[in-house]
Amino acid sequence: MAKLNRSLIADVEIFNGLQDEDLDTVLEPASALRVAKDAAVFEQGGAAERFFLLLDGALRVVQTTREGQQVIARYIAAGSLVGIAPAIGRDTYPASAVAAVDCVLLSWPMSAWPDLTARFPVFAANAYRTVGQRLQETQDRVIELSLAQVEQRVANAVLRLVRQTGRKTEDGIEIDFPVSRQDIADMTGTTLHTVSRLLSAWESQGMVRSGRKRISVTDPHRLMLVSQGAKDA
Amino acid sequence: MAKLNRSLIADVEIFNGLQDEDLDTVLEPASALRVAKDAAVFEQGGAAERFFLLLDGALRVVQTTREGQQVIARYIAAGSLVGIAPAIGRDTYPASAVAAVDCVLLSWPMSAWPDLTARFPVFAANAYRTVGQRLQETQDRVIELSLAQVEQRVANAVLRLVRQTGRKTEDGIEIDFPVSRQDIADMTGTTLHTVSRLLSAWESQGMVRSGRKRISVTDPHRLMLVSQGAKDA
DNA sequence: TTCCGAAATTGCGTTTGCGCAACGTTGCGA
DNA sequence: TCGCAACGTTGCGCAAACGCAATTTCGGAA
Repeated sequence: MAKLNRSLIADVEIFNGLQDEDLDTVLEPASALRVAKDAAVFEQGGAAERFFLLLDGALRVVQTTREGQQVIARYIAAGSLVGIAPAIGRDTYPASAVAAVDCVLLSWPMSAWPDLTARFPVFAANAYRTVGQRLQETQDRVIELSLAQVEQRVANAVLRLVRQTGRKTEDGIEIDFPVSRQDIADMTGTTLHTVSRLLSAWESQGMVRSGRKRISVTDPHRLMLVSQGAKDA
Repeated sequence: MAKLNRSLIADVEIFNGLQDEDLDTVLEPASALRVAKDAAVFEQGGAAERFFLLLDGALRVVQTTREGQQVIARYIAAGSLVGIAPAIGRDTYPASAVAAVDCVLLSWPMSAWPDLTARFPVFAANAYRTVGQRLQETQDRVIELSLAQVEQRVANAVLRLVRQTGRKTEDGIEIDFPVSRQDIADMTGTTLHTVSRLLSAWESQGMVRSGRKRISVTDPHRLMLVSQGAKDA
């Protein structure tokens, strides 16, 4: 678990400030795992027995209601901690995490948490900052859902995905994993129909190009205007 | 700062598990303050120089956008920590906190945070659990905003307030601080008009009684059905 | 006690976005 | 290569909720 991973995680932000020997200590109780596309890393309501660091790939964090309706809480990009229930005093996972593409993760048993946070304040601070950022983002989403129209919300969601995982292609900047209309709808509290209509409209105006589970933004600036409520662009 | 407050905070949940002498240590750097109704405890964007414990009263936590639209993030009831930016690695307050009624608080300088959390793991754990709960609640609100209709959301908001601060009166259970239609609208992402219409309708059905900045619930069970999307009740 | 302003009510027209349904498309596995 | 299932598109009607405006009610300050 030691040398092999040190390079893998050398530039993972959460380990900034740790010495090499400390890194080894942190990694000692960890194990690596691969998760295939569409497989779950953990399930909502399940006992929180491990926490994770996403090394490569992207995760979709999904919450499902009793009635089976679902909402995408967020996407997790490589380099982030996931499933850190103990940081917030929980012993079950509040959501499910599903691999959006094939993923590589590190995982630790929860039992390692008290020790890690106690011995590495930098690690603890990083973890709590992550929680804080998620609270902030979630709060921002509440504001958006409360005040913005569907068109602005969808534009924003697309822009966020592009910012997080955008990859340059000949069509513009493409979201680097498969995203369906339904996925975007689940992120913005609307229906796949409305998302489809919006994407079609934007495509005809030359702001995006999209296909089956694929979205590229060709004119980010104009889409940004839309996300800010410009009547036209 | 010692004996006087010990009784005040004897049953504050966040201090559970602390010995008396530890309590004194915790309280040593603290100071008490009173905040009059409608005055701010701290302001969004301001430097986070102190954190607070609400001993008595109720706070409204408000976020305001650049365009001046506002959303009520949450109400804080007595016994909760507020303004704990450092717990999540921030140095400015992400929102403003306004006294909904006259309030009594304890406040600590931020500089006390590292010491307190290091010396009193129970305190730290409580603080992080608070953050976790808020993340959870905020997440739940995203789900609600994404999936539920306005009527259900408003019913839910009223029920939440009643649950948090309900006080028995002859009219049923009353929310224990002034809440305007606009406040409810800011909590649910709708307009004061719609809230007014809903409250009127519910009142004519005998589920609530309400007046100027005052709401009582007379039939919580039926209102609960509404909040769960029952067509009628 | 009176008066003023904030809060609340309510009617009406309009818009947004949903729901349904029918139809087209694409890519993968047999 | 074919067939099918998942994904996407689009037209149409409708309901929910907004926005505006006119009016009323209430409570506190002068």
